[in-house]
Amino acid sequence: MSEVKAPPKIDSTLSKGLGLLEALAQSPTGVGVTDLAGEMGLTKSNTFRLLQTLKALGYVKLSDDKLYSASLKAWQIGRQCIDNINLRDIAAPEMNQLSRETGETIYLAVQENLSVVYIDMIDSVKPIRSWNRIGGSAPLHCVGTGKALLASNYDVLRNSVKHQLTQYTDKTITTISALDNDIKLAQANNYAFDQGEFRDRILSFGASIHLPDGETIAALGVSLPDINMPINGEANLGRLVADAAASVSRKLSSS
Amino acid sequence: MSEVKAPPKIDSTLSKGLGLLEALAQSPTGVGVTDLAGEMGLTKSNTFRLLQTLKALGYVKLSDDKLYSASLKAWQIGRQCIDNINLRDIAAPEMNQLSRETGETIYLAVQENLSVVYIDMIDSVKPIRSWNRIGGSAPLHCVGTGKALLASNYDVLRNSVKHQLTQYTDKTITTISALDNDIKLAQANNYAFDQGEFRDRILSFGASIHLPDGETIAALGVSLPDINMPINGEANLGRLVADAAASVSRKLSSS
DNA sequence: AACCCGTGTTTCATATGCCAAAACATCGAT
DNA sequence: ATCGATGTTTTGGCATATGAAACACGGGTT
Repeated sequence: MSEVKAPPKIDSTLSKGLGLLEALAQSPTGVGVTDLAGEMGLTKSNTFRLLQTLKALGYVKLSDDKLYSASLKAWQIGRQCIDNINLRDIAAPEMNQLSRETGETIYLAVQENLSVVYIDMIDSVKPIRSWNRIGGSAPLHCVGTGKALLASNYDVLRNSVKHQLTQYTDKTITTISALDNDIKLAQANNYAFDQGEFRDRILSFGASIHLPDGETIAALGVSLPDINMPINGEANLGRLVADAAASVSRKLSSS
Repeated sequence: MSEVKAPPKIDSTLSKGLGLLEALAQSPTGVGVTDLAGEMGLTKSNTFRLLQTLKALGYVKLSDDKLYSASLKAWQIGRQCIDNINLRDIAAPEMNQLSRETGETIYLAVQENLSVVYIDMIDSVKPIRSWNRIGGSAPLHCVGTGKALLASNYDVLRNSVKHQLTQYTDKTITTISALDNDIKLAQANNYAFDQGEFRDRILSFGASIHLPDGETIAALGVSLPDINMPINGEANLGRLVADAAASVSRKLSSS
């Protein structure tokens, strides 16, 4: 025996059943018992029984023409998983790293209607206090995290924000054409930049966090007073935020 | 033997395993073996073994502190089901327009057995939060989207819902004759109206989306607290929803 | 430190409940 | 009609999932 560790015993029924479910999920049209059995390398009767079970449990439905296909139940369950993943825990290491690298205020934000809501933050280690708090919010179109979220889904969101470009400072972007350019830049850079467009002399960066399929669910951000901004620091800070966000996204893929 | 039909045999292993997965998906924090076993009414060892296989298959992960939680694999599988219908993308513009026009919560729902499942939504911009989430569900007979789906195929569905008219509020329709009238009205109007029949003081409208051949595949809906309802606003809101749904249907014809 | 609960994990004999093969039923196409 | 290919049902045998109980471990408590 060369095995250092015993291979974990696996319940074959459960394994096969889930395998079927995966296969069915990939077949939009539905598939018959025989095909499925062949594809999975199982017996017809075995496959049939498993399908009966899945049907009884509501995971699979049987169309009139005897084709089995996945129901929405699998999707509903999966959906609950992402509602429940604690993004804050997952993103915490990256946020801490960003804090160490920059010493500035770090934000974790999600979209809520046409605003960002801060669901976590790490205060700046520097003497300047920030006024945003966890649970606070800011408009999408004039902070780094918000613009990162916009950039990730601009096709859909553009129309919604179009008439909501409220002005907060003299730097605030208030025309849709200017926003178009800014978002295009953000998309190219993989990070968004706000040069005091929401609070005077407060700059911020943002980059989006997304699920394996590309759906964006949150954004990481760094915020700092302009006097703390190193010369030519934009690209540098932007890259740090983008890398951190990418790292979180990667972690989501492999959980 | 009084049984008319043999009850379908179901594989207990698969059933238990999926049950565990559902339970885990609902637990944001993760849960230990003993708790889970108790909650499910299973033995500790049985639960443990099932968790081992779920872990080996990648559906479940074990945190450092011995808590089991669902991974994103369930979500990825479920997502594929929805991929096949990119209804959400197609309906997104109409949903956004409805959101802008009404400011209330917008739903995109499909039928699953005798329920609606919300496959997409846009939150109300007003301060009232809704409790429904994407992936959530509601009974067909007492929400706007559900009644719209009923109305589109009432001949077939009437018998199914006939004995399932569960009461949720004092407004809930619980007799088939009352439902008949309500559905008839919905068919005439091209939209359905729910006046707090599922949640107290929550009104909703619904209109169905159908393929070129007439088959109904989904419904659009608007939901709002009664205090937000303008006087004589019913016809107006109803028409907005009906128009939006018709617009989506038209788009489906030309793709 | 010694002790105890309360965990998660492992073991093991047993019979449960899954399995494959083969028979049966139900279609359509030839 | 016949055939062939499909979905469904049955059945005996045996693998395998099962529950009870033992084991390991750790964090509190005294």
